[in-house]
Amino acid sequence: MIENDFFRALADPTRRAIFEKLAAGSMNASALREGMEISQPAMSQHLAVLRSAKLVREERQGRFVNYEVDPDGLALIAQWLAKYRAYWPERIAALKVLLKDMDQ
Amino acid sequence: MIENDFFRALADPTRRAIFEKLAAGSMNASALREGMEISQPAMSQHLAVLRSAKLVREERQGRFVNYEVDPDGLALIAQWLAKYRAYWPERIAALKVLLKDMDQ
DNA sequence: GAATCGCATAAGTACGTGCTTATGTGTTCG
DNA sequence: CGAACACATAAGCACGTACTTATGCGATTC
Repeated sequence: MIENDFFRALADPTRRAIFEKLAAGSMNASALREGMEISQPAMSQHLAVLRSAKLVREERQGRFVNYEVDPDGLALIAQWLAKYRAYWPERIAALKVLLKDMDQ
Repeated sequence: MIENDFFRALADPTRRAIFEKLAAGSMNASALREGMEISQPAMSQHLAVLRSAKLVREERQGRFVNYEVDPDGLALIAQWLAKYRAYWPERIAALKVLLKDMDQ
């Protein structure tokens, strides 16, 4: 039941904010905290949850740990969503355009 | 913050099971309970959560209430996912195929 | 219209989760 | 090597959440 991981991970607004910040550019845990009013342990715990959900991956760089979006998690969500394509409304223009891009 | 609703709704495995069952065919609350070992109030509460997340919609039919998948919620998830298309891996073959279908 | 059925809501409870403070681990630098 | 730094982990606590039992409410049936 891997779906449990990413849905649970994204159910928390703070974690979504962290993920969104990483999507704008990879950075280390300290940089992530800037402007977020979150303690260091809390950030570390959130990153651990996002990591186990494969939404984020880490890379040690000296004494810093750089974090970046892990495509694996997004792929899993996409696959989950794909199961219900029969119910996708016509107006999901965003996905249509995206897929066209990917086919090129 | 509407994203909160559907991510939180899908974070529970029981609710995902209910949603999945409805995706296979719309039915009323009693029919949903069959083979699920879940009390009637619990089912009702789960359906209320799915409803407020726009993942499911109801339709009164006599003294039954028929439930079906609401495309609105799926569209919201798709829109959320689309924001991170820059990170979609090449191997999301499933979505590629799906979008081709939709473009026809 | 009274009983029954399908479902929703109320209230209480056990457990999960996100936070805190405190401490540990690995890395760099003087 | 020892101090400082970046981060992870531990333990405890307040709160949210998913369940339970009990009851309410609309619709059907006799």
